[in-house]
Amino acid sequence: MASDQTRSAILAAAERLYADRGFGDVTLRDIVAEADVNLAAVNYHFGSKDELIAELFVTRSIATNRERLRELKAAEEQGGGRAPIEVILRALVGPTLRGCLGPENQRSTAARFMIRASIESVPPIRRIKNREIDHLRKFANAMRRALPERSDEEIYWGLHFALAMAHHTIRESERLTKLSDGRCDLDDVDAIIERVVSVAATALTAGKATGKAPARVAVR
Amino acid sequence: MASDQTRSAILAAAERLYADRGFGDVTLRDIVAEADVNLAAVNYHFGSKDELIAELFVTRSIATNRERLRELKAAEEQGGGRAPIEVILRALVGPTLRGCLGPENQRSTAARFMIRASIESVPPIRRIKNREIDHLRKFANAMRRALPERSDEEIYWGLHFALAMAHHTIRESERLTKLSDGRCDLDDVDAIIERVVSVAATALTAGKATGKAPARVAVR
DNA sequence: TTGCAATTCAAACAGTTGTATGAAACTATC
DNA sequence: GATAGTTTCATACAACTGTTTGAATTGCAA
Repeated sequence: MASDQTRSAILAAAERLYADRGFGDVTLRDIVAEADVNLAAVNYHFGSKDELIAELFVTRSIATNRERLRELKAAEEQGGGRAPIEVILRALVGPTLRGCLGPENQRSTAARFMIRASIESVPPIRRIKNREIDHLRKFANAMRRALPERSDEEIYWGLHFALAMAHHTIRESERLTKLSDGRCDLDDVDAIIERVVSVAATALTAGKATGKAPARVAVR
Repeated sequence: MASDQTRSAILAAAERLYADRGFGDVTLRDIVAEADVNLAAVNYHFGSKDELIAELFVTRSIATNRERLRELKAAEEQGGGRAPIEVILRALVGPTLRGCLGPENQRSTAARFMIRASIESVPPIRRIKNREIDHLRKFANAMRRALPERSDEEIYWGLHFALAMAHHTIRESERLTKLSDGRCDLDDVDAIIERVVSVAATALTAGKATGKAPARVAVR
């Protein structure tokens, strides 16, 4: 068998199993059985189990990040170097949400894998996420250009909250469906994106641009 | 040694180790060494490792939930059965945020343990979190009373986003500090609470109360 | 075909894990 | 102080883990 047939058989099998059963209880032996290759092949081709997981996650998140930047760049070029805040936020949360949500029965293996990665967060994945800061900084810069009167602190909180809503929706989509008894439609991804974008944009633009936290409401 | 001295020595040691090193690489042998008790004591007193973790988490989250409900009840009684939305939201996210954030060097073991539980999410903890829906429903009901003109869908999304911002801030506090280069002050818990409450309240009250998602911004 | 490198394979390795056991030590009751 | 019930203890268990090894096989170039 050609070398990279084995390689990609392992990748495919691993992604499928991790997506279905989580990182916690999938062993190398499960993976090689599913891929129908020899046990030693994983270490031969990837070095270690962690590097296999890392490669899976890197591949997927590079794709998402590239799409994010593509949308951001397109928007800024169209606006002559300055895009509306809503469009920036949409470029930030859109690719992730579109990649992970949507009708459950038609979610790709990649989507289910990324949901798992978002929920379980094993060490090799955490290491990679920690290197995402430079990527996020590009969005912070774009947001600064869109809202020059806002303080950096406000910009970062807005970025942070936008990611919070997107990731929490991915992580807890099942619970939200149950809690709302189906009233919140988790299948309409575009509506969810607009909802997140709208709330984040409001948070970033509402109130005076003092750079300070909103005054505390006096009731208690 | 009296029976519950061993029990609580195990609980204390386990919480400390899990808080410091995460669930992934703390074994029963680490715990019993730290607690200076026999290996078999864990299974004798708790039945299994998972039940030990579950007991730790249940204890802490019961405390948080009790505090949440106390604040909610107090607010509703003071308002004659109807509390302002900001106060409800503050009762929802305040106890959690106060329990997990604050100056790093003075965070309790319990706080650090809850942060871990929020990041790593092992099976026994996930099982318990899934049973929290009834608890959250009480807040949904209070929010409905506070905003009777809002649709249920809007209420649930608002509740969901409030939790999203609170939990994501706990999970990613370190990254936000790094990303913002220290501009976002993660030590001022009260300011964070007000920020989350303010954004969530705005999301719940802004715009027409049509019960539909905000209209999509036309730029792209 | 020969030679060499890349790949596959079965098997074993070395270590760790949570749990179970049965005897010993302890504690409280009568 | 004997008895019954708890709790502790050292130890073993059984299973599983990721990784390594060295020989066998394959693929390809000369």
